[in-house]
Amino acid sequence: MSASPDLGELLRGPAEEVAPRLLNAVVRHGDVAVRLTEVEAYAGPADPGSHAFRGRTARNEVMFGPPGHLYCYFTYGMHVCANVVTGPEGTASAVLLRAGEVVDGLEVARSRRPGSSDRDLARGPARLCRALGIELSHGGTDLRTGEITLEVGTPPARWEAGPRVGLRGAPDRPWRFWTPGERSVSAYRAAVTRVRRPRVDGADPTT
DNA sequence: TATGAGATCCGCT
DNA sequence: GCGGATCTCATAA
Repeated sequence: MSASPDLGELLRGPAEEVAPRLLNAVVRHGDVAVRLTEVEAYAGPADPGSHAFRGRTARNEVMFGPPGHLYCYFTYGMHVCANVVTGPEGTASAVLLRAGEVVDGLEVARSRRPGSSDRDLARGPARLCRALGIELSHGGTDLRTGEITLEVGTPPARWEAGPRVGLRGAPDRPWRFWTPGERSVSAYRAAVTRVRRPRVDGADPTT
């Protein structure tokens, strides 16, 4: 089944308005499908929390492209996260897929996270990508015709908003949206200053 | 259950 | 070379 024809219309407008509309939408990749329960909005160069804040680079180029495409990025040395590009071409806004519930392909998703409870399979942006098998190479995928699709659903009647997670810049914007009562929604955690790797100069690391 | 720190690689300056 | 839109494990209460 082709993706909803009104996907383009849904993604029109400011990211903070588009984001809550994506709640209950279903992301599908192969056998696995996830219904979104938590998202975050990121605006363009005017948003200090956005990857596009410092302008266009090879990395965030997808964000400046047409809406309905997938923007993937690699972070913290081991995690992949995915965004849906929104707004017209030339506008670097996107919506981060933070969490969801696996609604199809549960066995495949479980096999990717052995030992994890069903609730945790797609709880968090990196885990969501792992459950769906999304990798860096999927960046730029057209969500209407590509390997990964976005099926528009009926947004919940009510949703809640709060500050975005883990950001150093602009933590005050309440651009995180989630569906109340969903078990797959994680708690807010403020940005923490990470301690740099304690490297002793000239010392033998084996001691 | 809550809190704290380590892991680990890519992109930008 | 440094910082990052995170996750997991270990320890304490």
